[in-house]
Amino acid sequence: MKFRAICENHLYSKAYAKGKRAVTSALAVYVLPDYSAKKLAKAHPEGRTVNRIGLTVSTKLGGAVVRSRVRRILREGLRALEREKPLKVGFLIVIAARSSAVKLKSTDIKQNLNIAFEKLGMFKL
RNA sequence: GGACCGAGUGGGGCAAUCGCGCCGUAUGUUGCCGAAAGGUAUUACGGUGAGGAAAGUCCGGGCAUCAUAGAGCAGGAUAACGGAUAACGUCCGUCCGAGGCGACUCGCGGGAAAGUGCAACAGAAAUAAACCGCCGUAUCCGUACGGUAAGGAUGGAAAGGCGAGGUAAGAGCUCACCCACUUCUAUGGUAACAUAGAUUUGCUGUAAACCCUAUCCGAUGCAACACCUUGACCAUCGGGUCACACCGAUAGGCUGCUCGCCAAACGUCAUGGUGGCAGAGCCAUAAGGCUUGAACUGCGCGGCGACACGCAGUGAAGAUAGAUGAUUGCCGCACGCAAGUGUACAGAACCCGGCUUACAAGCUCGGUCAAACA
RNA sequence: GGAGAAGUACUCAAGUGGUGAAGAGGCGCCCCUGCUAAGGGUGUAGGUCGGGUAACCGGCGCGAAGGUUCAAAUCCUUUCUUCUCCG
Repeated sequence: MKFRAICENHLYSKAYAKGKRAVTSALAVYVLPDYSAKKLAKAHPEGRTVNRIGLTVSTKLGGAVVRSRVRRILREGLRALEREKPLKVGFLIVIAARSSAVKLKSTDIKQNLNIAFEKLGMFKL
């Protein structure tokens, strides 16, 4: 499973301002329907619609080593969850790490994500 | 064995399952583009994938661009001597000074006898001297004038030290010895400098104050760079023309400044790189630059050494919101009776050479001191 | 990634070598008022350590550490934090 990343800063601010929100002890997840998903699907080689994902880890959490570890854990947890329960497609998903995420394992992150996406109703039926 | 000095090494390991970037090979009929050739998504296999500091950005280079980068001025940097190097503020060796019994360590270590400035407070006086004291002369016995740096007090710093001569009292004023210093000579050394001798002088400190001397430096940095986008405006004087055009000078711009260069553009004003209605519009926000380089490893050889030379071998990240990981088990190390807890500092972003700062445990080599204790 | 700027009481800050580090707001106390606000007066302490019954005295203190100087908030070096800018 490959992720398509959100590159533009304004999309992040849109997601914070307008998106649905779900917060757990380690995470905050923001979800917003992706209006340009159809365009991206044309650009995609297989014509699929995909979620665009952005990970946010602020400097408050630690140095570069700590932050990149948190980012990897987030990605790993999301990947594991996606394999079990596929998500709905065509959304912007921004995941922001909170300070307690530094000490956690990827399995804990997976549980956190599970709770958050359950709240938001993002799983396919 | 102890105490200490110096130089280096080191940066946890193994297995299973899942996963990521790049490169190569195959696949690519059934996905996509194409008339085709072919290209590509995908999938499989193989290879490879953070550091000693990747950090701070404090120096030095390579590389790239610039309205020519050339000259001069300004400005900046460095500062014992000799060498190493692409270069350096780095490194090596030596000298001098300071510290240590010693191994050894530390030093922004040129010039204050070119010039200028500053030295608060205190003190009579701060680069120049008379407050007290001492001595002489005058005296209305209060003091006034003159001489004097031996003594006093202040200060970070007070006019070389001690003795003798000398004098009204004193003073390098004179002499001997000592100290510092200038210049010269001899010897040793490439040189800084050292030693010895002669000679002048007796000089406050500060150059991380200005400055002087010597040497070096064009500016900007990979967001460099390859024409950023679009629209509008553009003055004055002289020559020239029917009027434009055109030419010259200025305003304005480029550079820290001048010479120099541009002048309907290299000038001026707005505009876009995301406040919302509306994630609209545009597509050079793509793709490159991007890793084979003063490279690393081993051996030989020259040199006290930094380092140089020769031979052989190796291919060792190149991403672009940013890969290099996750989970589990076992072992190692530290603390703890045990359960257990901890396992440093820290993440490439154009690339090298240094410096500085951060850093858990462990290991190796060379040397010094004392010979007390076992 | 690169280029710069700034750190001084609780806050805003002045001070570019010389006593004892200006000033304003804030804060405390007093006056005014039946009470409060506003207003007026007066003080605060620069923190910390040591000594002293106390008044007060001494040391180190201008983000941190080291150096130059007789003397450093100021000059030099290293370092930490915060902020700004970039085709």
